Amino acid sequence: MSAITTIRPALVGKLNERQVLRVIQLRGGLSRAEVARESGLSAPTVSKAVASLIKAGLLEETVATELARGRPAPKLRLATTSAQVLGVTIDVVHCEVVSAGLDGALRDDAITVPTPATYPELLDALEGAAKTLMARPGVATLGLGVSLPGLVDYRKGCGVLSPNVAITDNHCPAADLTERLGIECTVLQESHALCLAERHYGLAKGLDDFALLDVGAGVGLGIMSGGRLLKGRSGLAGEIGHFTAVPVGGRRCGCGNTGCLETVASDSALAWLASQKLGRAVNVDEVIDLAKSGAVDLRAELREVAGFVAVGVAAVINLFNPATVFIHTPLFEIDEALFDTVVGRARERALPPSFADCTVVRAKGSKRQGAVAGIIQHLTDSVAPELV
Amino acid sequence: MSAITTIRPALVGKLNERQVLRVIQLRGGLSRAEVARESGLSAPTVSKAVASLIKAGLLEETVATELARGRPAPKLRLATTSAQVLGVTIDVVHCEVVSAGLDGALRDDAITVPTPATYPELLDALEGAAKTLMARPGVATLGLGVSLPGLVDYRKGCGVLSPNVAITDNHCPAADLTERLGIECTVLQESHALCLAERHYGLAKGLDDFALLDVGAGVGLGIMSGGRLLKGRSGLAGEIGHFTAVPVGGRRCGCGNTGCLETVASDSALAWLASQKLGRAVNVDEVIDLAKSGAVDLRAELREVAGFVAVGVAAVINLFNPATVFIHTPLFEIDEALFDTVVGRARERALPPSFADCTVVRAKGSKRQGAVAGIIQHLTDSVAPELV
DNA sequence: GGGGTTTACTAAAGCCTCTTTACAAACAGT
DNA sequence: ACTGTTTGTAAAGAGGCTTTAGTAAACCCC
Repeated sequence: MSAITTIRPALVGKLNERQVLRVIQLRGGLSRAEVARESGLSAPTVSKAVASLIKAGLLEETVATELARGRPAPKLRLATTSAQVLGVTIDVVHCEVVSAGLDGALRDDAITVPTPATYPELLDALEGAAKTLMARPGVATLGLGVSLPGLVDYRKGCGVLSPNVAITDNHCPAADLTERLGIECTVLQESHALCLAERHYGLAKGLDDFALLDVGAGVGLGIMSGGRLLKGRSGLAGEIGHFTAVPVGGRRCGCGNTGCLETVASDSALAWLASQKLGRAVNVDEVIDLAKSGAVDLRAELREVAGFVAVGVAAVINLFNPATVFIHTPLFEIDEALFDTVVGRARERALPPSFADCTVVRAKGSKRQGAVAGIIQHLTDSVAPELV
Repeated sequence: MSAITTIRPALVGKLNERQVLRVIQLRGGLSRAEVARESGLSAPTVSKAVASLIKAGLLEETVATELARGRPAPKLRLATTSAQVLGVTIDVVHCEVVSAGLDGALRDDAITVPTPATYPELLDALEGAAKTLMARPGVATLGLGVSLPGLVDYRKGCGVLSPNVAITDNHCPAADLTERLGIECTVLQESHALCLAERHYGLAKGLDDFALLDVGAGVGLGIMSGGRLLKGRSGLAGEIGHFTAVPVGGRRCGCGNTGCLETVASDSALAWLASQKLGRAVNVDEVIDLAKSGAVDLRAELREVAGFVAVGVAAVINLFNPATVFIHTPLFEIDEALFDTVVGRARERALPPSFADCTVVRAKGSKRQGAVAGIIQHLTDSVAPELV
């Protein structure tokens, strides 16, 4: 059963603070009076909540610029000049640390470092980069979000199993960074982060039920359901890549099984098909170049991969009944028409009522945005619990 | 974005009422003082909440029986002698209406009617049966839950698509029964109902993340995630049966596609395999009899079906990271050992960390319990929103 | 430039809820 | 009958929200 929250009159105040924050997140640049109208709260309550949020560093006031009829109202917005958050992405070849305002707007001060070989070195590198970005005078750093590949245990805040970037396995970067930096740190699985990015930056703003399918070297999935990220018991939810898509004679997967969806619907699946065709090993980056340039005719192979991606999309539509499915994949860079192929095939394979409920679009968000969105979400959640 | 709830001091009262209700649902038969200790609320608050809940008919007081040291405390429990709810199940051959206390204990007064051919006749039959059960003097009927097969649109409260029981397609039995009976009525998809039944009656009491896989003529799935039933945008979530499990050469499915999971992992899949073997049509009931009696050796066929059921179980474990997966299927009646086979195969196919997080057990709940659990959940939800 | 109009924000009063403290009620055991 | 124990409720104090009323800061027009 859900955790027992102590319910006191003071809770109402916190809930209203969160409501105010939400309205400003959604519409941005509002005056107190506009927030009151938008949120249904009374003006004094909004004033009080705003005062508390400004004190906490989450909001800031700017001078009125528009000329209106009556008394000019100071505009409120998510803190960007007085506060920031950091986002960390960890990848096979390099890691990145970036800062952003609380509205999520990324600054162009990203620090990129090659991914070290050991975990302590990784921590050192991240600590150094983070401290550089935190050194900005007059700007408070409220938190840091980490996007991790592979499986991530949210209860412990640890990496669990990452076939490609094993460096964080059984380590808890959030706890370790919190200790070193003295700010709130949180981890998020890569695909979950992308999902959150779409909600904060992309077309999913205000959407409560949507899915993000991340087709890269593997297949990742993030689900937003009823306004909450689907996490499961430990945060491992969303692993669609190891569904048995080819029950007999499938290729061996990194997980040890054969015929997993990842082996047929991913960049690496295309690379493997190309390798077969050319009789030599072709890696993921190379196959995309080859296909894009047209140096090798991979249309049949692309079609095959697209068909299996569509199986994944249809499964997501049937299983989660999302309002929108966002697809994030470099494959579409090869051929713009591929997206329509996937959607068409998915339509054939999904249940008609579920498909009719759903739009399929290309994702806009990045992992960096996801890491930032993760910590912003965390800070928002710490203001007050959500009401369902 | 989630609906905007007006947040007032009065909300705190309602939230605490819900808290009190939850504690009594979980432990049952407590005094006010015990509820206060259990919930962390103060005694006066509990008294007030209890008074309101008794007035609403959700709780009732019974005389103290245990002899303790101090002043004897009246025990509180969910109303059963003074109030009831009704549950309706709709099936291919017959429909059932049953009554239960608010604790969910079914009374043995079920009324079974053969499923009529048209929707108006169905409504008439249900209305008649419900009114009979509502006629009990001194007992208030607080609501009625309907368990519907196929796809159910929760936003409209309508059946959408049910291949086997098309009678409710595009009809809204909840709204229609509310009008005829004058009580709160609600619909729930069959597998979702089973999922809720498991939480109210079975081993899932107090569990926030679990899944129920219903392997019958088709494959249904109910997901409880973070204490909420996974519904998706319109309530269509959970359709796992049409995942493409056999990409080439699969059998045709009722949905129009080929190779769906349902065609290989269900009662009807076994029936089809048996038909092939015997060279004559065998239906679902018959194949279970044949297999159980040992009249025909179907061990190889059972093994094949079990293998695909395991693919479904593994997919559920990977996708939802549940603490428990409940499997509801008549197949286990054929051979007790089949359950272990499925679990073993699922272990092979699921990701080890997700599998390690999860227990697989046989489901205990019934559809009737599910329908009742559905309306009880609805009544609980109408007391106050939930805090996350 | 001054009054009127419009809009924004804040202080005060009244109501609701929760908690803590204090008190009355009911029974067992001596 | 009295004491000890436990239960349940009434009263007082604190925090929050809303409505009402009042102050502040601009624009518009003569």
